[in-house]
Formats: sequence, structure tokens, C-alpha cells
Amino acid sequence: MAKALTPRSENYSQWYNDLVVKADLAENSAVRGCMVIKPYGYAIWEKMQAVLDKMFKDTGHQNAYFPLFIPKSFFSKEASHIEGFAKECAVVTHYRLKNAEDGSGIIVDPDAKLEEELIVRPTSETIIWHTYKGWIQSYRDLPILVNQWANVVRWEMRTRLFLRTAEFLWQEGHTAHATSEEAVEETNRMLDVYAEFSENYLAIPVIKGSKTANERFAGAVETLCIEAMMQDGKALQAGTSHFLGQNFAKAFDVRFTSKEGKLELVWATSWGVSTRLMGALVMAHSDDDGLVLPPKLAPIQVVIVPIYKGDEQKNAISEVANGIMTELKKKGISVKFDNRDSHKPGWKFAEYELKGVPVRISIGPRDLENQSVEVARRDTKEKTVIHLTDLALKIEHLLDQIQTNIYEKALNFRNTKTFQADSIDEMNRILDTEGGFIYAHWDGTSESEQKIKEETKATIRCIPQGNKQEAGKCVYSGLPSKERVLFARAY
RNA sequence: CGGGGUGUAGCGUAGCCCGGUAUCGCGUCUGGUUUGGGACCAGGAGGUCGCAGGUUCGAAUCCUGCCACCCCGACCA
Repeated sequence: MAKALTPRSENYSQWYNDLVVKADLAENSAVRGCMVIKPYGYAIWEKMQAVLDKMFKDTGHQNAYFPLFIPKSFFSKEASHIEGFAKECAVVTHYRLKNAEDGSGIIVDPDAKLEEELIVRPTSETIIWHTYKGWIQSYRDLPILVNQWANVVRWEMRTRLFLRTAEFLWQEGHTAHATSEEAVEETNRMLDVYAEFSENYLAIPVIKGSKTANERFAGAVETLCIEAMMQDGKALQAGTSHFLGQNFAKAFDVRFTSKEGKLELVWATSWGVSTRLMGALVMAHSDDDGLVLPPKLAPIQVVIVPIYKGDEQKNAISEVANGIMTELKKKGISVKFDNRDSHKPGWKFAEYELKGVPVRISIGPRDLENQSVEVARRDTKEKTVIHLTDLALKIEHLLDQIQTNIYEKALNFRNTKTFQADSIDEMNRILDTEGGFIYAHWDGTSESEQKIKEETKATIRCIPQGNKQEAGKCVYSGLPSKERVLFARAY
């Protein structure tokens, strides 16, 4: 079978889409803009969830769950918030269907109109802050450190598997604090959690920074983000952490009595990552043979493929394979022995490469004689013959090496695609030929930011944390600037 | 919502300009031979040609209307 993944140079988004479908991660559903996440894709998401959930708990958070539906009136309480989300909300207006009297089918019962429409949550700040009002009276009730795993709906005009779907899965943390300092600290802490997750598990290097006012989350005082580079040089926002100030406390009238006995507004944060990370994972590491999964998130870390003629060989190989499996499982390595008769070895090799399984062990008659196996790594496609002695230990080390190598490779790629530019023309030249990240001076105004976007299609991804201070002139206005900010074309 | 494109078997397609009941590949089923990189041979099954109407002896093909999907923008995690 010709697998024919589109070479990524020709049409990256087509290549991405084909890969997601062929690797069995997800597919478009019958519902506009919504996707079906298939078992293999969901298994990866579950591994991400498990790691993140532990990181949240290790930083003192608890999980809770809030309603899917939000009364319309809740949205009108925070003006900039509704402005940011109004354009893309699904709205429930009725609660009953009935058979049409003319027999033409099922219709919405006009008599079952809701008094107040319900919005399917695009994010949960409003319903949660409405709830928090009832939870918070005194400084003793703070902080509240809650996370929710949920689905949300944003009626996007154009969707793309994982990267932008009308419904997506995510986690959203919502915390309440007595002081501004504490809330800011929380905002930073969670950004660090995301950066650590991205680099250590997804094996994707990220730039931490803050968004400009234009790009800020609707209702936030400050939005922090991590920005990753995909293999076509475009940027992908991989996670956000918002300092909400007292905006939501004001909107929902959430006050507490301080130690000093004064009534004060509560300080807030919210932070989230979504199934978009699945898209990041695919776009950051894959090659023309398929997915390349970091071992820490691969549902199958090792696959064993037998090569045999006849039952006698098959049985002998199975015995060796079972021994290896037992040893690997003892080390907590997930391993699959694919002894199906229905496919030939070559077919299986290609199949597991497409699915990104980090390590493949193949065992044939040659190996039986030599007490060895052939070990192939997905990231470099190197094959080596390894003796059975201490095989599990060697595989364990190999998995670590692969995890590191994938990260290093992504980091090197990003470094070679990161540039400085001192004019709009230079920016355009780089973006059109190389793509990638560009550090350039900006005068700090929304007008210049907007103009640069119009002329280059690149946006300010973030003002990087700990950014080097350096006097210069804005690439658009020529006005003085004290630092370079990160520009890129983005997903 | 603008600009472009495509609808033919489970999937991918040829045929359309120039009208005669549909081509090829993958998959699938049966039998046999195979197995160290997506096996081979033989045989079989599978189609309202997106929908509706029109022209015609005859429409996948020409005409009209509609629908769906994809890509590129605007919006966005």
C-alpha cells in the first residue's frame, strides 16, 4: 500500500491532516467543526491528562466540576469577557422537540422556549465566579485552588483537527486569592508547570512570555503563554495562564473580610491547556513516515514483531518475546507483541512507524540462533542487533535517549529558525523564505502591532520572560523601543 | 461571510470538452504459494455516477436550480 503522506514542504496543513487521520488519532465527525478522537489518539490524551493532573495536585490544586450551561445573563456581567466570546457561542433556546403536525419530521417545539437562553460554555469563568461568591466570605476561605477537566464549545468559522475544533477537551484552572501578589505568583507557577510539561513530556521547547494587550484573554489583566514552533516555522500557543486581577470578583461581587476586618475584592487567575497539545505533538516531531511520539507519552512504548516461517518458529519466537515482555513490564514499560498472522512483518514495521511507537523489537530465526533481537528506534530509524542479556535495561535507557533526542532535535530546529530583523521588509523576507521566529523592536503601541500584522501576517507571540533589554527602533514606526519582542506567523 | 475547487464502490481516482449504462489502484472475500521493510498468482463480491428538474431515442457527460464537503482569507486555544 502506498501511504503517500503529502511531503510537508508542499502543503503542510494537508500533510498534517492526512497524518492525524492515517495514524488513527482522530477524524472529522458528522457534526460541523467537531471531531471524533479515536482510541489511539485518546490514549495519548489520557497520558497527558494523567501527568498534568498529578502536576496540578502537586501544586496544591483539587479537581471539581461545574455546569456545561451558563445562563446568558452571567455573561453580561464582565463586559470585555462577553465581547471576546459573543461571536462564537452556541446558544440553547429550547428544551423540547416534537413531531411536526404535517408529518415532515421532528421540529423544535415552539412552545418550549426557554425564558432565559443558556450558553454552552466557551470557558467557565462566569459560572465559576458566580459559584465562588457563595464559597467565599473570609480570608480563611482563601485561596481556592480548583481545576476542572471539561469540554468547551467555541463556534469557530474554520476548524482543523485538534488545533481548532468547535468542541474541544481541556482543563481550566480557576483560583481565588486574598492578595494580588499571591494571584500573580499562582499565574507564574502554572505557566511554569505548562512549560515543564511541554519540554519534559511533549519534548517541545517553548518560549515563556506575556501577551500584548491586543492578544490578551478577554477579561484578563495579564495573559502569560508558552509559544512553540512547528516544523513549518509557524508558532503555536501551547498554553495560557491569566492574571484576572479583580475583574471577575467585581463582576460577580465576590468579596471577603480580611484579617484587618476590611471588605475586599478577591484576586483571580485562570489557566488552561487543551487537546490542541495533541496537534502540537504531531506537528512538532512527525516526519514523512508518520508520527514520532516521545516515549513518555506513547501509549505503546515498545512493539515486538515476530518474523517466522511455520508454527514451530512462531512458537519459539513467542517464548522469547513473552520473556522480553515480562522483563519490560517489570520496568513499567508498555509493550505490545503483535503476533497477528494477518499481516506480514514489513507491513507491521510501516504501521508502527506511522503510529510513532518509539522502539520496535523484531525477532526472527537469525535472532533465535544468536540469542539476539533487532532493535529499531523511531526517531532516527537506526537499527541495531542487541544480545538478550540485560535487554530490558538497555531498552529502558534507549527510551530515555529517544525522549531527550526528540527534544534536542526540536530545540535545534527552533534555534536555526529564529532570527532578528530590523525592518518590515527584512521580516517579510525571512517569513517568506525561512518562516520561524523573529525578534524585532516594537514601540509598544497597539497601532504599530496592528500595522505590522497587516504587512507581515505575523503577530506578536509574546514579550519573552527575562527578555534582554536593548535600545532600538520600532520596525514600523521608528519610535524608540527598549527590547525586541517575539514575532511569528501563528496557528 | 468573501475568493477558489471538488462531489463517480469502504477509500483514492479515470471518463465529462466531443452523449451510447462506468476505468484503474487500494481495501474486502475465496483458494493456493509466501513471511528479515507495506507479498504474489488466480477467481469473486461490491455503483440511485451528490440531489432535483430539463434537453435527447439515449445523460456520469449538455442546460437550470439546489445541497454537501475541501482549500485560501477574516476570527481564534
